[in-house]
Amino acid sequence: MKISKRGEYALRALIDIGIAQELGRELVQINELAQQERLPIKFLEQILTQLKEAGYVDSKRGKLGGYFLAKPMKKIKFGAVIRLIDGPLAPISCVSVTAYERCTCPDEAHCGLRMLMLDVRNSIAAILDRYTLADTVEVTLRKMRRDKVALPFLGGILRAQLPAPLEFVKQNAKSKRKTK
Amino acid sequence: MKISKRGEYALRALIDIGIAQELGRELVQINELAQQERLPIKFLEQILTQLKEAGYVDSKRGKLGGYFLAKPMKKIKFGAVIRLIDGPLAPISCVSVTAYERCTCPDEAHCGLRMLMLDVRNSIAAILDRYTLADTVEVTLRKMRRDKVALPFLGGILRAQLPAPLEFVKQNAKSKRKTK
DNA sequence: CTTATGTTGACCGCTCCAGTAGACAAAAGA
DNA sequence: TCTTTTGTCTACTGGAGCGGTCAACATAAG
Repeated sequence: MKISKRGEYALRALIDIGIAQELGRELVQINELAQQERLPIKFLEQILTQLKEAGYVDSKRGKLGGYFLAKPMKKIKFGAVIRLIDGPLAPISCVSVTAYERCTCPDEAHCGLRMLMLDVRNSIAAILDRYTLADTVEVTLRKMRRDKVALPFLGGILRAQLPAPLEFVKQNAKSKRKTK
Repeated sequence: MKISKRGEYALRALIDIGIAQELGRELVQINELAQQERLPIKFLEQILTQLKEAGYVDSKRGKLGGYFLAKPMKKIKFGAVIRLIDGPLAPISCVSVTAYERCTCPDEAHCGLRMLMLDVRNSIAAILDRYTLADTVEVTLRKMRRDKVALPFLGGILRAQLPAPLEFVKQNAKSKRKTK
């Protein structure tokens, strides 16, 4: 019942961009995203491209470039994003609403497995199709403030103009190699 | 959020064996299972072996052999079977109860994704860890009887002693080839 | 023109899924 | 005892997809 790393990273990136935006930052660079969540930068890039094609984010190129949300946070539902990246939410495709496919069982109407999995798919969808990026960003920020944790993406636009000490990221990529 | 074919077939097989047992049949042959659900027989065999190792089914060899449940249907929970075959129910492993693993995010306590996925995992587990094979078999049989559908695995032991017209199965295996 | 960013596309190693094949062991019946 | 019918065990495999990496290029700011 897992979602793929690809899907997971997509959601992390969206949430981070959302938080940054909520904190007054209009652009987030891929370096920052990768650093914040400790993700492989090039892989994340592919994912952001996919999110861009689907209209969730947009980007600005060149120096001082970066990514930003292409639609209001209230309109970004997690279910839709996961469907985009990972396919249907349903555990088996004969209970998928958005991508139904017949299965091999002789009689769907009296298939015990189908009844069960339909329940599962509905309760997954009930959550993922209800909550939006706006909800999650709001809750997250509230919790962070309540616990007085340092907020990420501080400093607004100013920080983007700093010399950017990004050695971390490059090191990160290499340090993951194992002694084979 | 899919479960694997392996997991799906395991559940189908268990439900079928359960139905057969409820109808007074104490043994079900793998041929019948494969035929009923139209599954590749040799693949199903591997899965049944795995279910046997885990103590869900047991088997009798030789002529008039077959598979049967090794524990009461009330004690077979779908969640446990899926965990056995497919691993944790949780969409991401940092919200798994049975197989927790730390993720890369800097602060789990304030991770928006984690909060969301914890909800998802709990509502999946609420269903799959609650319902047992007994529940599903009962509901399925009631529906079949209500709609006056022909019951599978009829005839008790008698049928197992018939000459067994199993050409279907062999043909089935070949007919799935596609014109490449 | 330099430098920092995003863009594109090719590539890749590996694992796992889904399934196949074949020889073998046990049990029942002739 | 021999045959037939079942399950058991082991090995293998094609293909897909996951989780990345790399190099070359386009764009924009200073």
